[in-house]
Amino acid sequence: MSLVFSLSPASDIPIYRQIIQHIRRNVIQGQLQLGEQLPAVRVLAESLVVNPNTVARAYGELIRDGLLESRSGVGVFVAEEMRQVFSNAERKRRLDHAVEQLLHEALLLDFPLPDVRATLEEQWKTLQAQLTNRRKK
Amino acid sequence: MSLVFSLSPASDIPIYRQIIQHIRRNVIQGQLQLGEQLPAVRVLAESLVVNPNTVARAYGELIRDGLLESRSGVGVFVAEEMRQVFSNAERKRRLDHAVEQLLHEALLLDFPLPDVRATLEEQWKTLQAQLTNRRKK
DNA sequence: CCAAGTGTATTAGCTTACTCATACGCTCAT
DNA sequence: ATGAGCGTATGAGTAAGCTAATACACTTGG
Repeated sequence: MSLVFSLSPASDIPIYRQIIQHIRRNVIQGQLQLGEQLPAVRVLAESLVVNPNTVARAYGELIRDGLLESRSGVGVFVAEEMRQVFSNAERKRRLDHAVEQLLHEALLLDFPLPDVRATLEEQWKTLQAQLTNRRKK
Repeated sequence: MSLVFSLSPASDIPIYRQIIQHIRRNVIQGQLQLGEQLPAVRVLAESLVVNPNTVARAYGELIRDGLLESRSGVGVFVAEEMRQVFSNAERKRRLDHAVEQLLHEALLLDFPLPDVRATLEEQWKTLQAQLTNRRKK
């Protein structure tokens, strides 16, 4: 069971959202393989010392996003293929929004465009490296 | 008074946050000049049919971010120079986080990197165009 | 100096969001 | 077919967030 992390009770981010964030990252970085089963809601709940329902809520949201899949009575798994949840128009709209968010933050922080570009490329390389590393193992 | 907009009551985004968003955009796009005075809290509040306190809250947050400045008893103005609100480490941390957000969203939506790059460059060009247009007038 | 303008602070009501307790329904190995 | 595992649904209590009402404090022009 490769999903291990802990929560920050001090953080003002809700528990279920912290869980979502961790799972997202684990899948994207390849620590959770495609098709791999996630811990049962009660198991992860006990490990995190929260109510099973809170974990279920996190799972549910990720299922709606298409990142996870639920086989009722069996368990929750990382989706094999990213199923098409959003229309193409919606996808583009979301990408635009995300980019706009980044640009506004960058402008607010007074970062020039090259810095943004550089950070983007750098993080992308890091992600790719992590993924290929995982595959080699 | 070049700050004119309306709210979306249907939206689940809180009013004060919508106001923040609009002001940010207006400043970034140059519709609000640096140093320009914003509408008094009561004036904007009446125009938006909300409580003055709600507007004040939006102003307050933008002041804490360094985008606006308040001269007590006089009014609220767009900051002349972006004062250094965050340490350099904090600035970098925030930029990293914003970029990570974008990349995760892009991966979730199954967009390849070139698409992200293209959208970034395109939006940047749009912003620049708006700014230079404003200056010419 | 004072009145009309401005931002600010405090408090309260209400809604939403979050978390939990509990009970239910499904699947599969035995 | 039955029990141990799993995800799911419902309701309730608590905390947090949002908006508003009201009163206070500062600046400036007359």
